[in-house]
Formats: sequence, C-alpha cells, structure tokens
Amino acid sequence: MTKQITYTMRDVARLAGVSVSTVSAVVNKKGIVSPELTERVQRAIEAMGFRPHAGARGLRLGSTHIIGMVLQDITNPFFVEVMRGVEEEAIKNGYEIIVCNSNGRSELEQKHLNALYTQRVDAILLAPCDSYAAREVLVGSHAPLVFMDCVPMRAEVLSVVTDNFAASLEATRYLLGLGHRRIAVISGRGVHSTSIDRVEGFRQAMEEAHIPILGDQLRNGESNIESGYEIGLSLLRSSDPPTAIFALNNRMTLGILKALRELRIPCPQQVSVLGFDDFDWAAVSDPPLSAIAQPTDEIGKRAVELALGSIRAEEEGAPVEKRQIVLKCSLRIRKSTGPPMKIASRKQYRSEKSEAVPTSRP
Amino acid sequence: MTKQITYTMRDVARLAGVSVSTVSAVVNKKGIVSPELTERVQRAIEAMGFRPHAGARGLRLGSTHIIGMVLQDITNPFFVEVMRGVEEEAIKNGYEIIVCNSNGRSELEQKHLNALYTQRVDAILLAPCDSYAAREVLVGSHAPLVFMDCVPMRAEVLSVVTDNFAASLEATRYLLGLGHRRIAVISGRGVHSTSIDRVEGFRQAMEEAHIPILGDQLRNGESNIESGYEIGLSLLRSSDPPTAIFALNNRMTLGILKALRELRIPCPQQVSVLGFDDFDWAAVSDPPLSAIAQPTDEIGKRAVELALGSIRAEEEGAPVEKRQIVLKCSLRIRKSTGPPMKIASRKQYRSEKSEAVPTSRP
DNA sequence: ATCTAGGTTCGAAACGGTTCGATGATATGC
DNA sequence: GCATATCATCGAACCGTTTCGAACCTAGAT
Repeated sequence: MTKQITYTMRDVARLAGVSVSTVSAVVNKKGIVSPELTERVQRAIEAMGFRPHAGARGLRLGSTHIIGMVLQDITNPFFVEVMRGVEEEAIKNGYEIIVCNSNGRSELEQKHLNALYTQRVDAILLAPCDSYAAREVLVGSHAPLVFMDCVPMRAEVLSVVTDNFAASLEATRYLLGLGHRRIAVISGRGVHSTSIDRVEGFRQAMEEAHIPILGDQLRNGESNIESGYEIGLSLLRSSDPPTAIFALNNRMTLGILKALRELRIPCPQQVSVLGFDDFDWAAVSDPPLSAIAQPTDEIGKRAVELALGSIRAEEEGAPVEKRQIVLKCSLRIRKSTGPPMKIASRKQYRSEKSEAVPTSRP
Repeated sequence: MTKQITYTMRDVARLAGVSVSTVSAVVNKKGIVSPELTERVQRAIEAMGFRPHAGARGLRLGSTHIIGMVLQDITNPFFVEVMRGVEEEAIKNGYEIIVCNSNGRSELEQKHLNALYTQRVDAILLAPCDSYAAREVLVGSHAPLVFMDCVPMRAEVLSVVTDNFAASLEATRYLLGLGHRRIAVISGRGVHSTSIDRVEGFRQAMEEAHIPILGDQLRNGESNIESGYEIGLSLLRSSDPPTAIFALNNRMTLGILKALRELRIPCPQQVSVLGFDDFDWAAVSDPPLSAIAQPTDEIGKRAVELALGSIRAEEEGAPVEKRQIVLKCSLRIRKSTGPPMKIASRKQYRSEKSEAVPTSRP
C-alpha cells in the first residue's frame, strides 16, 4: 500500500529494451512489430502495470474521448434516466462522461459549458434551463452540441426531444373522452420549449372540442413539489374546482397528490390527476398514477449517437447536418383518472392494470 | 455558425505581441507582468475567445482537476443524492466529475476504475458493488480512493459511510416499542457491508429484548422492486405473517408497498412497514412511509473533502491518513408504522406530521 | 560482390501548456 | 561613468503520447 508509481512509455521501453515508438505501436496495435518484440513489450507493460496517459494521448490526437453533459436538474428522475442512457451508450463506444448540474440556473449552465470547453470534451450534451439563454450557448462551442429534452427557440441545432405537443394533445383528448370539461393544467415556468409545447397540445385538444379555456385553468409555478402543492390547494379550494388536473411535470404531480391527500379529496372519484413523466413510485402512489411516459433513456442514447455521428462527420470532413430527432411518448393509464363525478354512474370506467396507449402525431 | 477555431497561447501571444510565457503569467495571475502588457494580453484573449487547454496544462502539472466516481446504481435516488453532493462540493473547489455506473457488476466496476486511472483523475470516489471484490481495487490506484456507503471487509481505507448498525438498532427498538414481536426483515444480497450492519443492528435489538429470531423472519433477495414485491407476497401469505416489515433498502420497500396494496392489507393497521432511505415519494406513498433517512448529499460532500484533503497532503508530502467518517441517520416517523393489531386498543399511537428521532451510537 | 527492395525499428518533432534560468532594460549608489 | 541591484520579459525544456521519415538489416537479384 505504498505510494504507487505511475510509469510512462519510456519506462516500459527501457525495461523491454525497445524504443518508445515501438511500445506505442504495440499498445495501439498499429504498424508492424515482430512477434518477439511484441511479446517483450507486453510482458513489460504487464509487469509495470502500465496504462497510457489519456491526457497526453488526447493532447497529441486532439480528442479526449470524453463527452460532457450539462443537466438542468440532476436529482430529477427524468434526467437521471436520460443520464443512464447517455452513460450506457457512451461506455459502449469507449467514451467517458463528465456530468454537470446547472440546477436550473443559466449562468451556472454557461459556466459549466465553458469548463467543458476548457476540458476540450469531444461533444457536449445539454438539457438547458430554458429555451432563451440557449443562444449565447451556441457561440464558443468547439465540439458538437446536442440539445436534449428542451430546444432553443428557432435555431438550427442538433437535438433529441419528445413529441410533447402530441403527447399532451392525446392526453387531453383522453380526459375529454372521459367526460371532463373543466380541466386544469399546471406547468413550470413557461421558458421551456417542453412546457410551451405541452400547453399548446392541451389548447389544441380543447379547441377541437370547442371548449373555452377559462383564465384560471392554466397555472404556472416552479417545477417542484411545493409549487405543485400550493397550486393544487388553490385550485381545489376554489369555488369552482376542476374535475381533472393535468400536471405537466413529475415534481408538480407529487405536489398535487399531496394537496389531494391533505384535503382528503378522493381521487379519481372527485378529481382525476394525470401526470407527465412516469416512474417507479407511480405504481405505489395513492392512487397509482396515470401518466405520460417519455422514452427517457432512449433520449440519452440517441443524443450520444447524434454526437458521435457528428464527430465522425467532422473528422471525415463531411458536412455536419443538424438533425432533430423527435421521439414518441405513451400514455399509461392507471387509477388516478376516471370519469368526472356527475356522470360516473352512466359511464363505468375501469382499468385494473396499466396499459400503454401510444400517442399519434398531430 | 461556421466551424469554430480553437486558439492556443501561441496565437494569443502573437496577437498581443508578447511571448507565450507572458500570456501564461497573465492567465494564471502568476509572476509580475506590467499593467500595459496585462491589458494587451487580456484584450487578445477576449478577442479570440481563448480558453486554456486543460489537458495540456494537466500533462505539465500532473493533475487533471477531475474527480472520478463509480456508482453501484446510477438510477437509485440514494446514489443520485450522493452524486449531487459530490457535484456541488467538487464544483465549489474547481473540479469536474466523471460519473461511471457499475450497475452492480464488479467486473464493470473494475473496468471503470481502470478507465479512470487511464484518465489520471485526481481522485476516485467509489460506491462499490460489494464488500469483497473491493480488495483488488486497491491495487493500481494512482490517486486517493474514497469508499462511499459500503466499505471493503477489514481493510484500511478512506471512507464515508452512515452508521447503519445504530440506525437499524434504533429502528428495531422503535418497532419493538410499538409492541411488535414478529418483525420481518428483508434485505438485498448480503455481500454489502451496509446490509450486513443493518441486519446486525436488528439482531442486537431483538437480542436485547430477548426475542428469538425465527428462520423465516430474515429474507434475502435482490435490491429491486420485483424482489421486494415477491418476498412481500410470500411473507404476507404465510400462515403466521409478521406484524411489521423492516425493508433494508428503498427499492425493496416499494415492492413491499406494492404487495400490501395488491393483497389489500391495511397498513399500518394490520402490518407496519418501515423503510431504509427516505425520499420525495415517501410523503405521497400510500400510506406516507416511515423511514430511516440517511444524510445522502453529506456523504458525497464529505467524500470530496476527504479526497481533496488527501490530494493536498500528498502534494505537501505529509502522511496521508486513512480517515473513516461515519455519519448519523435519523428516523422519520410518518404513517406506515403503528402498534400491532392485537394491542392497538390499549396503546394509542398517533403521529400527524413526520418527526425526526436521531439515532445514537451503539 | 554490389545494388535494391522490403520489412522492422528508431529518433525526433509535435500537441499546448508551465516554469525556470537567462537576458535586457532601467534605476541606484559610489 | 561604471558596477550592481531590480524588475519585466523572453526562450527553451519538459510533461507523455503519436507519427512520420530516416536508418538499419536481411535477403534476393544481377
């Protein structure tokens, strides 16, 4: 357990009685080295526990084999799943990933992006705090930049997102189909392309059904439990409470459930709840939550694919096309949604186990 | 949006009409540079958007300012919180972090450790898959290695763990205090120092109370929802079911709740449930979960502190002491625990809001 | 025996920084 | 006026790799 010495190729070369370039050739299996020398070098490497110095190699080669990732909220299960997808796909391709948490603050996001530039990561995957600050982000990017989840307003970028509009449209149609007319929508701050698209999907479905949206039906807050809880209380205590609440993100959904529990309002008998994002706990919440599931880890995987494709194109001098990938969501109906009270008797709705209803494009 | 050129110090020096070493001095605020040249250099840096190349600097300085982290399960909220603590503390000290997911497989863990060595990260934080494979890990580590959550068997290492024994002891005493005699404990595979200590805490509490532990009271499975669910079903359907279930990790706790729901067994009226690990959803689960809370992000922060301290000691040639940090857990009582049925009438237990009961050392 | 071709092996430059000793300019003391 | 001290600036070596052209060796052809 003494201080471990790290050896260099020079050391290996000396021990094996060969030149440094020969060691390099053996390590990288490049060029022609006689079986005899190969053997000697490998023995030396083994004996010394030699590992090449990635930094030095990167300096020479101009690539670090590291992918940088900046996430809006590292504790949100949604981004965690995205991260897992990224990790898996990156490892498969021999890349390491550096993870940064912007914590919803765009100045921190910018700081992280700068740090990743300093590290000369080979690509950057970004789940931005908002869709506006993103523009300055484009400047000073030395490597492919892939947006995930949320994209900047009208800008040509590489991105992987879900079809938030279609998912929201489908979900609202589903609630309307159950007989709901007074549906409340709660969302985080509207600076996110995801929030905007989800609200738009809701709007379109209501318009299709010729149902006007009243002023207090659309509520904005922060994307956290407390905010969802407070908006939930305010909605449920109002003189004309909604028969269904559609929460546009997972944290606020938890807040709504908490508010319902506190007011002892039976769900879905009196109020239905539909969430965006589906997770572990959804099956054991009370009641089991109906929710829109996003293909989280696929977002991560596709983002890495896009990044690596872009790196390869750049190496080969091919034109780098700005691809936008849009993935579908699916509606998982459990027990937090049902027909509104008034018509509960004439329309029996049951769903014992969760079933996936794929959404379709608008 | 044309391909961005990355500039070097040489470019900056040329533009500013100074030498490379002067630019270096300005960038690092080291040495004495006249105000005039400082000004010229800064202007050039600004104009070119120059950022130093971390890899090159690292090569010269022999440190990358990157901390590597290998986690057992990147999707488990427990490790996510730990990661957040690590991230926060690392950023504060100017370090980036590389995250690796071993997914519970020790051969993958070893692969990641090797990769981090190749990257010459300045320190490695490891939440190992098990307490046994860990020994080979110690070999070939070029940088401080800090264990988190789970430690290798009898080995002198740097580590940050929680007092699992004391927490489990306290929790079991609490259940015994409520009047439970037939308490089932379910845990993951027993290759984890955490599991072992938690089971030991339970054993000691039972021994103190002179209550024998029957063979089927201690159940092992995998640390996931399905396993918890199946063990839950098997326990609850047995001829002499327990009056309380103590689940030693968060995933299995979810499985137990699922089993209870499925069998329509009222909790805590018929069976109490106590979980290890406390999270967001615990407050909205049905019923709100009583659980042992671990100081998750503090684990991460202290691990970084330990690592940085170790790096500093090494730089200064001071002896690197192998410190073990043990953090306390706390019991959060919500509504999933209560007195067992038989004596429910004579001992009224209520707890409207969660309260923290600190555990004490054995 | 000499020349050439082919195949291994080697040496040195390069990547982009940091650092230290050398150099040059300026001010100070006699 | 000259030696010396001080201060700002510079040049070059170095960190650990990769890579490319040079050098070397052997064998085959003439």
